[in-house]
Amino acid sequence: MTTRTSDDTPARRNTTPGPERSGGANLADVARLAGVSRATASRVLAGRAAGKAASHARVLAAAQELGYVVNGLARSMMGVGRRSIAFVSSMMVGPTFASMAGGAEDVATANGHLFTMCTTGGDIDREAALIEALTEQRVAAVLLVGATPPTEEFEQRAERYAETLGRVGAQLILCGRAALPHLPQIASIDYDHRGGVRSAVEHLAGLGHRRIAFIGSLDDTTTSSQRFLGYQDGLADAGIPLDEEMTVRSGNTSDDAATATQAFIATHPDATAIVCQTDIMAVGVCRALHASGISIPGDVSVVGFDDMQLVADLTPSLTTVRAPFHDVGELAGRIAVGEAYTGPIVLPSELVVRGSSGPVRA
Amino acid sequence: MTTRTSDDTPARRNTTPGPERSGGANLADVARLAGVSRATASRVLAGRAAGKAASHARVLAAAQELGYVVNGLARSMMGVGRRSIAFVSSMMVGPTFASMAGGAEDVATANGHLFTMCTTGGDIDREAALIEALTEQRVAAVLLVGATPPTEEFEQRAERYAETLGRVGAQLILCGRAALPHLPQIASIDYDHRGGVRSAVEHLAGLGHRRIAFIGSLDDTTTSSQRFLGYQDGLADAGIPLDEEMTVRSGNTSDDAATATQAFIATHPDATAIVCQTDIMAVGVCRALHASGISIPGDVSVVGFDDMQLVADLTPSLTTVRAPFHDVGELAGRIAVGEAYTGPIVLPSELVVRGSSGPVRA
DNA sequence: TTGTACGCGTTATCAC
DNA sequence: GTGATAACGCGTACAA
Repeated sequence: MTTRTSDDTPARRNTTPGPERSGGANLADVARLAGVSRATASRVLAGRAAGKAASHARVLAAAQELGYVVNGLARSMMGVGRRSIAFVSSMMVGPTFASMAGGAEDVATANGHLFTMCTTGGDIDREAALIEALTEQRVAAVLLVGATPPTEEFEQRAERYAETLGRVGAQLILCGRAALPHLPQIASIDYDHRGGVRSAVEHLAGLGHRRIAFIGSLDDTTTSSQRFLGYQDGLADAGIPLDEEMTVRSGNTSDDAATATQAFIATHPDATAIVCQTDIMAVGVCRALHASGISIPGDVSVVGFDDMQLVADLTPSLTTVRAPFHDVGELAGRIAVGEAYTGPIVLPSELVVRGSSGPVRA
Repeated sequence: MTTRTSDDTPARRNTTPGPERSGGANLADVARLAGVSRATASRVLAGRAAGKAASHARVLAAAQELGYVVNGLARSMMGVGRRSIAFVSSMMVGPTFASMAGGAEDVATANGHLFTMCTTGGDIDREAALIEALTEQRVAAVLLVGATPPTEEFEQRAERYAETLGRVGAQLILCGRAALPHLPQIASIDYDHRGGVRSAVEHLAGLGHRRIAFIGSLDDTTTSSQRFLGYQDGLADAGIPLDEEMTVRSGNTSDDAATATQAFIATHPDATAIVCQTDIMAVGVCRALHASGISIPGDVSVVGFDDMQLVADLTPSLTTVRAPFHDVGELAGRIAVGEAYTGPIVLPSELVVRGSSGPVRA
């Protein structure tokens, strides 16, 4: 490898300080073996050679024999390499992220870009370090996706990210995250959290429900606040006054939601419907209701959000809001590959009515 | 931005042929502004400078002012850049992949490597192109994860991948995939598919079951064949002869499994337990049984494989096999960052008994 | 059609 | 401590 001296093969050295300086054969080796200059070899290998001189075959054969792999790093330094687009989220779990990533990936690969996904585990320091690293690596665009903690702090953070990326000609794109009011230059492709929950509440009101609860994390993320606003919208549409007693705060896991529900229904037996911030939480809500002998939707209707694959298989199957995750990713991908960004986009959500919601009990 | 000429701002040009040749300020710019040589600037910026000369502050200030971002591509070409590890799977869905990726990522980031995930959508051509691209990008290691179609063809493919990667000093690591018999030099970290299903069958046999069915894709992937072998092992342990009639072939989705189950139970009402190749399929099996008025586990016990988060919330909660996905990823990550590979590793699986399995009906 | 010479941005080496 | 120079691997304007 690194040793150019003799035939000793020092196995693979365990200490990996960095990329090996020179992996195998390079362009000069190929040119030498083919008996041409590097320029000629370069032209042939890049398919930029016009006619078909005899030397072409020799170059190709030499490359084949030497196992030549073009150095993408060097190409990128020249400004002709493959660009890469990074999809950054806190966790890569659930069909939500998978769909968004899929949409973006389709566009990216179709345009010859390298599409990669990275996670931060919700750790802000890791997120910052990751974006710094991606910037150094000269990424073309970063798709920052998902809910993010406190708005004010995030806005500053996003501005730093965008600025850093901008220094190398890269772009920050918010994905499934509302545009930042003070930073319109940062692209945003989002879906309609608010309208989705709103239609869920309207659906329930249409079934005769009046005591409709909302369970959510109620933290400062745009996701949860937008969805909570949708709940308020829906109530307003139906002429139902907002009752603080009908809002339940819970963690994001199904276990948290189950615990919170248990306590809620014990003190509020008059609730006939529960709107959940996420499907995950809805699962916990259903579990708690079952455990308490409350029938769904006979006694209480339940509605979720996200339309995860498995919630259709719950008993009863879950009524939920389906968001156009794939489309969000696709649009974001388009911006990432160079399509002009003309302003924030918000895609509509759609209510999927299944078995967990029904007429209010008599 | 890109314009060095006048004040015209041609928006962002839609045609992105490659990375911008030079984003912003480079090391020479910083050195010039600080009034030192590139060498000095480099040393200061990399924290390799010994004392604290006055020039240090000037270099730092210049870098700050110019918004200097070190070019990781150039660093990599020198052999001192950050290495990256790629996690390649067909689809990034389900806790299976997420856990594996998480384990590997922990190790990778702890060692200062850049960890990225890429998907192929199950398309072999895309997979090949992806690995080619990663090789060109001088990745340090590729973690190839998940079930893969026909064994013979895959073996050749894996060999090509390993060879290509090897040319640039990179490594191919199979993750959640059995070692290839003829290619022991390709690292493999796997979990015990076979033993997991075996313990599931033993569990059922211990509950008195004798007519135990297996539903699986029964294709040529190692995953499905290993799990089917585990089924046979379990039967043998319990002294139950293998009955071809008790093996059901189905697609990988829950819908497929539901359809197959519907047909199966109609013709084989004597089955008292069903072992499923995956949790996803188990979900479909349970749905079909419910639809036919068959109680779980009263009439038929069901066991899955993977221990996905949501299956604990099914009614009844699913008895399943939990595989150490996180540990698999972690071990693979260790190899990727340079730990010596001493041979294939197979981590044990664990049966998680829940509500969907019970004593055989009288 | 082919070869020469240079540039890309960084780091290591070796003098001073 | 610092500076000039070579090296990394590649693309390309320019000359032949």
